[in-house]
This record gives sequence, structure tokens and C-alpha cells, in this order.
Amino acid sequence: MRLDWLEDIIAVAQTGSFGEAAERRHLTQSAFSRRVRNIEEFLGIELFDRTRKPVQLRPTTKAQQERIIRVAGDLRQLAVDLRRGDRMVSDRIVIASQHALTTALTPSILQGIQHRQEETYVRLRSANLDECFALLLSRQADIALVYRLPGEAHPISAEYSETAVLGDDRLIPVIAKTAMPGLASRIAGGDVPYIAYPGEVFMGRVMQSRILPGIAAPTPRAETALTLAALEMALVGVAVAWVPASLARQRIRDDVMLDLSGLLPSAALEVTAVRLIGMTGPVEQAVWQDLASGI
Amino acid sequence: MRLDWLEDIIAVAQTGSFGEAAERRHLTQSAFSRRVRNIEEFLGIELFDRTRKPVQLRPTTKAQQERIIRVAGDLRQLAVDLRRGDRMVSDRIVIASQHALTTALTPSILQGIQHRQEETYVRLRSANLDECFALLLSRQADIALVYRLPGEAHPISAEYSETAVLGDDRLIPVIAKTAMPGLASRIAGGDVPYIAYPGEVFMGRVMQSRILPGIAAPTPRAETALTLAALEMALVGVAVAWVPASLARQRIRDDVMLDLSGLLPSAALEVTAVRLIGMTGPVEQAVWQDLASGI
DNA sequence: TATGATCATGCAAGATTTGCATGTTAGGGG
DNA sequence: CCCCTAACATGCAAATCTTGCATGATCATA
Repeated sequence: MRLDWLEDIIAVAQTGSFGEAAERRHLTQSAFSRRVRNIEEFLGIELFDRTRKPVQLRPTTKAQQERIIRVAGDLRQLAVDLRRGDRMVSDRIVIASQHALTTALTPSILQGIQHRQEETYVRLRSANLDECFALLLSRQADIALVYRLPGEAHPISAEYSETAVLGDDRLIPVIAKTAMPGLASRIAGGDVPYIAYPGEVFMGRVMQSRILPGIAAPTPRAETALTLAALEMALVGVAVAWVPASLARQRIRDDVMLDLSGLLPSAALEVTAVRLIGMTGPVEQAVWQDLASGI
Repeated sequence: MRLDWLEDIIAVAQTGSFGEAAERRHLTQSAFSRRVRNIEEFLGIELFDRTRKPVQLRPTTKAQQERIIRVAGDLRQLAVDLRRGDRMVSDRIVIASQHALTTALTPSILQGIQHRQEETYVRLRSANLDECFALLLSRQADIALVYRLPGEAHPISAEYSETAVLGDDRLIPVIAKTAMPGLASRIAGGDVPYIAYPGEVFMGRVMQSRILPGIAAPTPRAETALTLAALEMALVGVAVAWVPASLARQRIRDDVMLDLSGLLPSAALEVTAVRLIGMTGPVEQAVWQDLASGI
């Protein structure tokens, strides 16, 4: 198994065709085709269904897609760390950030850290909520930046972890401005087409407990695990997406999306930093103090 | 980056020489030497110090050794799952087992499951305590089998997880029978040479809080993170190792090791199963019921 | 059914990898 | 301090693998 192979598979999964994938991997289509065949031969299975013409992922491949991406990322990072001569110590800190935060709020938080502590090297790992805690517990990350519902506790015992509230955000319903005229009456009547989140991710749980109960007839139109993807889907489609206000702010300001929180339910979110208690190095300590003291 | 390369590095780290590593990798020494050079060239760094004659790991390499092993394991498992056509569903269940349990108690627990539920396919992943919880939280494992100090709580909030006590065990001091005569008087005087566990692993924390305070002058002789390795070291060396009674039972019965729990402190351990609440498939449910109902 | 898009294959050039034989160097005994 | 042996490196030719180009085969669609 090679990193190249994983990246080939990912390229096909993400581009949807051998040709485009080949381009992305800087190979001719023919060479790429044979490489895929080699991979399949090595594994002893067919990864793709070639009877359909733009090749389709076989169910197994699709099911493992996220994992392949994660393992490939681990491999790349391992190579980077070996090159850097990293010893998991010194002036380095690893921050795990929930996907939904990575795009919108995390950059400014990191900027703040690096502004105030110039010599600190921060590595950012973006992951879903569960994975963020997994990274913390397995000591692969020092601090996690995650959303939390106000009043609820994180799924790690307070005895072993420490939480700092960095600020507030809000899960708000948004829609493409052009789509609003056709939907206004339906929405007013409680018949709301929306972009759903899978039940096992954090935003899915928030939708289930805080948003959907307040709507008469919610109709899922599409599903994605990523808030950013939900935002994009709402931008081009005819459905409402619930996304963090911080994420939608620019689009609303640009006047291409509408904030529907006057018409539909929204939910308060806290932005929190979490770390395990004990064994804190000086750099982590400094960054934590910096975060906890507020902006 | 390739799996082969990682395995080459691991082979050198574990055998201590290029020659032996080459043999293990089914290559001639010369080919192996060049392969290592290629890896180093790809990374742009030197992994090994060749000025010493049996090659030495450079500090960076040594520091990343465990991680290399882990990533290599992930890669291998990914290939296996792709081959198996695994879709993370159906009649399959993933059990994470704390290393210390994997060797001694887990096999009989699994045997029990498979005996009572023949059609269930169980995959076992062995990891340290933190990693077991990380696997649970990131849904890479359905159930974790871990030790716990009686009366203490697991580091996951009880609100999100469920624990079943499967039985009791005990962390007991053992020593090679042949080493006892020379050490009896020292030990009686409270001067105890012992095999230490690193502070960041579970057994290290147990030693720190339950064992060492009861000894006048404990002297660490060697350190390992694995109880099995500690047992082996005690078997060949002249130091006491604290290991789970279940692990040492056979050696004591064979009369090659002595149980010193009459002379030195020991600590009670609970064997527990942990799972996250919610989203439990039928197979996991059945296995859990089976475990929780006791043996 | 015609047509374009998409993937597969034959072939030869070039790159990579390997084993064998042999050179070089570190570490230990005299 | 020197020599010897074990351990690693290197030159070379054979074998294998990979690639690009040109072209063939097959699917989707109008």
C-alpha cells in the first residue's frame, strides 16, 4: 500500500472520473488507468464500477472514502514530521478544530495566538467533534476548539478536562436570496425544505433537539456532514441550511443569502476550548492562558 | 510514502541492524541498504546514524517510532477492510482492548461471545487506555474493554457512555523465582528494584497512586509501557514487576515466578466494558447484553 | 443509431529495483 | 596501536515496473 495509491483513489472519488483524476495527479489518462488497475490487483478487489461510463465508486469504496482520506492525511503528516525532525516537544502545539469552526472562527483565533506569541508553532487539525475529542484523549492534540450547546457538558468528564468559553455563535437558517421568493409562502406555512446533517454528527444532534421540533413539516432535501457544504448547497439550491452565523456572515453581507432567523428557529452555540488536565508543557500553558483570558 | 517503507523502518528499529531487518523483509542486505537510503532521500533526512556500527536510530526516528507503527497498522487494516469489502455495518463489531487485557483476559471474553453468538464477526483492536477511548469516541470501535480502579470513573462522561463491570483482577508484584534469594533481604528492607511504567499510561498512574507510596525506597530499573514486556523483563532480570494477576497466573503456576503480594503492595482492578450510548446496532446490542449479563 | 466522452490496451523508451560480488569502516581483542 | 571481523555501502548487469503516445473499445445520449 502506498500513499500515492490512496491519493489516486481519493482523486477519482473527488473528481468523479479517471480523466480529471489523472490530470490532478499529473499523469496521462492511460497511465492513470493502469495504476488504478494495479491498485485493484494488489487489493484483489474492484474499487470502481467501470460498466457505468463516468466510473462509479463501488459501495465498499464509498463507505471507506472518509477513512482513506484520514489515513492518507496521517501518512502525509508523518512524513512531514519526520522531515521536520519533530520530537513531539519543544515549541510546538497541536490544535484540533471542529470542521464547522475551521473555516470561520478558528483562523482568527489562531491569528490571535500567533500575534501574541510569535515563536509558537501551531499545527491545526480539522476533524468532526468526536474526532476532536479522540485526538485530545490520545494525546495527538493539545487543545480542541469545538462548539457546545450552552448549558450542556462536553462528552469528556470534567474531572479529566478543562473547558474555556471563547465566545458565542448561533446556528441560523439561511437561504439563497434568489430562492426566497418562491419559498416564502411555503416556509411561512411551516413546510420547510432543508439541508440535513447526519444524525451522528454534532450539528445533526443540534438540529434534532433544537431546530426540527419547532418546525411543522421539515423536509430534508439533501444531506451533508459539513456545514460549509450545507452553506454551498443552500447557495445553489432551493432549501434552507442551518449554519453557524459566523460562517454565513460574509454571504449575508454580500447580499446573496438571507438570514431567516426571524421566521425559523435558531440555536445558541458556545465556542469552547478544551484540554486534558495534567502534563501541560510551557507552550501549551501559555497558549491556554492566552485563549482562556478572552480576546 | 509507502507501507513497505514504514515496515522497513520498523524492522530496523525492532531488530537493531540492517542485516537482520533485511532478512525479515526478505531482501538481501545490499538491496535493503539501498532501500533505506531511498527512503531517507525521499524524506530528505537521515533516519539512522550509520557512524555507529550496528546502526542506531536517530532521536527523531526513535521519537516517532510508536507513531510509525500505528500508522503502518492503520494502513494495513485499511487494505484488509477494502479487501473484505467491509462497509462498517452488518454483523460486524469492533472491540477495542487495552493492551494489558489483550493477552490475558480478552481472548476468553471473545471466546465467550463467539461461542454464544456464532454468526458474529468480532474484530479486535489492541491499544492503550487513551487510545481505546479515542477509538470509541471516533466510532472506530463499538465496545472497549479496559481496566478501571474500583470507585473511580472512566474519563468519558457517564452521560454519554455506559459501563459494565465484567470481573475483577489485581495488579500484583512478581519476580523471577531465581532472582528472589538475592533480593529477599533488600525487599524486606523496603529497597525495591522494579520495572516502571511511563507516567502517561494507565498502569503508570496506578503505580504512582496505589503502589509506590507504600514502598520505602523504590528504584526503577527499566521502563516499558506494556505489562507483557514488564513481565518478560522481570522474568529475565533482577527486578519486581507489577502486572495483572491474570497475566502472571500461568508463570506462577509453572513455578518460574513468585507472587510477592504478601510482602509488597498490590492494587485491585476492575475489568470493564464501555460503550457510547445511542445508535447501537442489533449486533452490538446483543454482544453488550451478553457481556453485561456476566460470564 | 450516430456521436462524443470516457476508459482500456499494444508498444517501446526510460526509470527503478534487485542480487551478486566486492569495497569500506567501526569496534574489540591482542 | 594494529589487525580482524562483523556490519554497512557500492559497482554492475539483469529483471521488473512505469510511463507516454497512439489507437481501440465501450458507454451515454440525443
